[in-house]
Parts: sequence; structure tokens; C-alpha cells
Amino acid sequence: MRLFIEKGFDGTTVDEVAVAAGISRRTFFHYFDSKDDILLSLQSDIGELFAAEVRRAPTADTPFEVVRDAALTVCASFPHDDMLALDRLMRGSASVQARKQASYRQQEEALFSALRERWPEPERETRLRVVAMVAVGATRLASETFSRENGTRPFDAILRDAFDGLAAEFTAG
Amino acid sequence: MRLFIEKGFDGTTVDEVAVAAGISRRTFFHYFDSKDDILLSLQSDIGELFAAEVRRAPTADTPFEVVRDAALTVCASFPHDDMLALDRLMRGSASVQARKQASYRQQEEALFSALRERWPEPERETRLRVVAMVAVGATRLASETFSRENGTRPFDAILRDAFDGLAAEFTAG
DNA sequence: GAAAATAGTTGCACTGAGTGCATATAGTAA
DNA sequence: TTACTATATGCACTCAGTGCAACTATTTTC
Repeated sequence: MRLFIEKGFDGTTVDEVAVAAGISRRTFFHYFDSKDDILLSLQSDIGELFAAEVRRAPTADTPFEVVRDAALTVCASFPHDDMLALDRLMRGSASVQARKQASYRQQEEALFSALRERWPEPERETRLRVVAMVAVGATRLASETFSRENGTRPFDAILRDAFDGLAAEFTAG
Repeated sequence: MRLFIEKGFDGTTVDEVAVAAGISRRTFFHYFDSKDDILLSLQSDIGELFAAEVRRAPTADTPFEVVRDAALTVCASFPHDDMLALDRLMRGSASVQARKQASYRQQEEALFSALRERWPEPERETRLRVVAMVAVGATRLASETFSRENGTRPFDAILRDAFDGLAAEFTAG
């Protein structure tokens, strides 16, 4: 991370990272599948946390309520200062940025699976996919807003706003 | 494309592509920034089409109606057989897949800008972002469903269902 | 405590993507 | 025909990522 901040992500070679970490280049690739994974690994398991929270939720709630509360719970447990720094680094590489977007897709899939366990009726499938998409989307919108505002407003508040805005948009129109 | 279908995306080198196209390797990189771009370039301008359609829409409609109708119009103009083949190829490469997801993000941004021109009031910003996100999301969900069903149901119908499902989910809950 | 099995580490050589630079080969204007 | 410009190409290089074999540390077993 120090090297990336100093010289940029693209300006840092894997060799330099390996040397700085006191391991050989080959050993680096034993622990990380790619250079991108250094950054990506730091946020890869959010999808699982999210899904786990959904499985733990009270049975009386609607799918939308379940995912909203799960999102708020999961995101409360993140160190927000690190989020900003990581986000800035990720913006430095197109391929990292791309794979980050792809990871949202995976989160959505994990979330959908979890929802599906609770509401297995076939006719609900489309709507559950929609809910999963919207939940991940709201989380992403919130984290983008958080970065855009440079962390001046607490993440929880932004996330709550995103979900509220979402609900408002569709109950009104 | 023929090479990719025969030998897979990863199994085909840029040299082979260049030879098959009757140009030099160096010239290939003059027209494409990367190997991935061969596939990516075939769907890169959807965002612009989408945004253009939004700018052309009747002023009386709500944001949601505008993006739904724009999506339906734009997607009606695509050769659906090619969509399936392209989609299958894209699944063959992780980096292409990732960049495809990233391109959805760009479409969302383009769409938001277009919406913003029509509804410039600051207090609407969040809701317009939500609408843009949901519109691109619905389009993506539809295209995933289309691929999953292997093209047995017309894309227009699936897309309409996605938007309807979306509306239903939020007016009901 | 020595030998043997196992897990983690490293070096080496190779493939393939992508780039900078200098040059060549059109194609076009003068 | 000449001068100019855009495109095409060759060459050499950097760097990410991989397969393989050897090497070292750590346990296990007798």
C-alpha cells in the first residue's frame, strides 16, 4: 500500500512489492493470483457478510426491509477512513476498477441466493433478483457518494438516504 | 471472432488475430487498445444511444417512464442472435467480463447526465441517480435472463418484464 | 534424535500483452 | 516529380503471469 501511494499502482511493479514485503516474486504469486488482487482482496468478502446477515434476519420482514437492514448492519462494521484511501487507489487502475464493478455482480448473486433460501417460490424469482440488484446498487451508490463527498458525511446516513430515496422514487411514481 | 470461437479467447494470441486479419501485430494495437477491446468495442456505444434516446423523450413523462421507454427503443435495434454469441465469448475471459460490468457503470453515468439535463433541480439528484442505476440494472438483468434462457423468449418481452417487476416490487412493498 | 514426509519458498525460463521509437510505405497536395 | 502527411510495420523492451524443478524449513514418525 505504501508503494502504491508513493508511486501509483501502475508505477509499482510486482517485483518491488515482493522485495518490500521480504518475499520472492514467485512467492507473491503463490498468495495473490494477480497484482490487482492486492487491492481487490481487501473488499472481496463483503458479499458473503451481506448474505450471512440476510440469512440471520427476522422472518416477518419483506425482502426489501431485509436487504436494507442487512446492508446497514454490514457497512457499520467497516473502517471508513480506510475505505476512502482504498477507493482512491482503486481509481488508479482501470483493470482494478473493472474488477471492482464485477465484484458487485458477485455480491448481487450471493445476495440473491440468500434471499432465495427464504422465499423459494418460483414466481418470486424475478422480484428477488430485482431486490438483490437494488440493494447492491444502493450500497454502491452510497459508497460513491461517500467518496465524492470525501467522507464529510457518515456512511450510514448516506446509505440510509440511498435506500429511502429508492423507496420514495417508486412509491411516488 | 472465428478464432475466438474455434480456440477460445485466452487460447488465441493477438499475433494470430493480426495474421488472420492480414495486418501486423503493431497495427492491431493501433486500432485496439487491448485484446479485450475486440469484444468490448462491440457493445461500447450502448450508453450513448441510451442517453440520446432519453434526451429525445417527451417532456411530460416521469424519469422512470423516460428511461424505461428509452431502454425498450434502444434494445429493439439490436441483432439478438449476435448478442447471444457475443455474450458466450465474453464469459470466456474474466477481464472482459469485468470490463463489461464496468461499462454498465459508464452507461449509468451517461444516463444520469442525460436525465440531469432535463431535471436540473439539485434536490432531484439522488433520485435521478437511483433511476439511472435501476434502468441500467433492469437492462442488465434482462440481458442475463435472455442469455440464461438461451434466447427462447424475445428480449423485448424480458426487458418489459424486468421494468414491470421493478415497479411492482416498489409500489407493493 | 535421526529419518522421512510434508508444506512453504525460490529461481529459472518461458509466453504473451502492451508500448516507445524509428522507419517504411502508401496516399495526397503542390 | 516533389513535398507532405497519415498509416503500417519492425524491433526491442518492460512487465504480468505460469509451469517446473529444486531447495529449505517444519512436522511427523519410528
